[in-house]
Amino acid sequence: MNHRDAILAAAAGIFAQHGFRGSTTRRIADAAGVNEITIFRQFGSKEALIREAMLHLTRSASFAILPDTPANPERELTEWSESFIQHLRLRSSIIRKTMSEIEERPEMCEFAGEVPRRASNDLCLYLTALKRQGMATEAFEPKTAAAMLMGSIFADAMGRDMMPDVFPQPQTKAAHKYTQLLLQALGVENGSRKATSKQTKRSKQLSA
Amino acid sequence: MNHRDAILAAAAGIFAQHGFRGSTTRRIADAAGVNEITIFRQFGSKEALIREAMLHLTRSASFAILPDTPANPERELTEWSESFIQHLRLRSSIIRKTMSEIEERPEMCEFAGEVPRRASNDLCLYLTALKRQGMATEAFEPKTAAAMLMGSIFADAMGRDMMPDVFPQPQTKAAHKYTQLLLQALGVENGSRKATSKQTKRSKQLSA
DNA sequence: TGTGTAAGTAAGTGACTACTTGCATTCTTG
DNA sequence: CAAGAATGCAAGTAGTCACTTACTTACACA
Repeated sequence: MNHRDAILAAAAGIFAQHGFRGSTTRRIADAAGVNEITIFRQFGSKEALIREAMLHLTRSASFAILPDTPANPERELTEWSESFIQHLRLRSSIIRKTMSEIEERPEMCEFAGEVPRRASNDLCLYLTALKRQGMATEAFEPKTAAAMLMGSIFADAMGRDMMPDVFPQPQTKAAHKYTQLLLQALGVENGSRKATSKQTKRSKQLSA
Repeated sequence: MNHRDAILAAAAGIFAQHGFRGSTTRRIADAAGVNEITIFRQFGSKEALIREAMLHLTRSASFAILPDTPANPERELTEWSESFIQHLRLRSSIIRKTMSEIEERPEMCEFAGEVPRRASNDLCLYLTALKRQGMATEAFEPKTAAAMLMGSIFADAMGRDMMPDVFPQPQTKAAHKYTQLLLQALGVENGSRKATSKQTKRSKQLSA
């Protein structure tokens, strides 16, 4: 592994654990198995290193894509939700640390916000298409619905470690449950779900 | 204002701005208009002071109570959601900082989590009552529904400053919109909302 | 073989950190 | 007024922090 990449990876890990102030150049250098000086020669300053590490991370972020034209909303949205919640869970520490830096280092949050912004945009477009195609029998604002699904997923990914009893069990089905409940709000039916049969819905939800 | 209280208030404010590591006793003392030494004589250590300040804050937390037996779900839930989102918004900085301390100071998060835990419990009980009374025509898990509403509100309160374009406008109606959409998912009707008339719902939502 | 580049070692700088000590001052209260 | 408590001031301690300087080593490549 390249020295530069080792330092970037170590910086990301230390930052996720200790935040900006707690990420001493000493700690990062030790974690990267590199002399502290090398950091300053490669990146100039601690601030530049952390910025670079964050940039490197956001560029490598990606999750499931939603089709332009919805075909099977429950399956497509569930897939997206699950990849999104997994993405957030894997990065929950670093996201928490980054969010707590808004007051002191707003520029760092600025481009870190690109990922959820793009996710929100994708989801909004999908929900709008859903509406336009008449697949939703209820009235709704796409932005509100998108914010709800993303918010539920975000809160779950951030908070479940701290308060597991507050979130639906099991963890692995949570994203699916949020998605189902949202589709229920929009009045969206699909092949595996008969709207007129509440019994079907109930038994499916409980067995899931 | 008592010196002790001034220090506690200053500590909370500085912590909200700078986090634990950034909350130097110097800064807190200056903000409180007090000599740095006084802090150590009153609280013993920085750690004890911050703990005391957080405890003081969580004890003073309170928001709207939900009735044991639902009468007007939309009004009651909206009121609760609005008081909850306001509570979170006023404390968004300190919540972000506290959440980012989970790895390094888990005991601090432990009792800070009491507030949302209680909120979740209240909301779950209310939704269960709603279900038991046959006021919801759709099947749902109270815990999932509660997590969704709280999650939406939480994400809005934490993230709107950073990415205003992701959340429904205007800010003042967001909690109401999340509540409405959730009730739509549960199939809950009330006096001011006719389920069979989508036009009524839409016009109400847009004018609200 | 010589040169340039990345890396390491050792030592140190100045600023900041939590926290202490000793003594003088002010405030409270009996 | 007197006693005791709370507070302030000045100075200092031991440690950590980001970052620098000066010098050495290892290696790639012409």
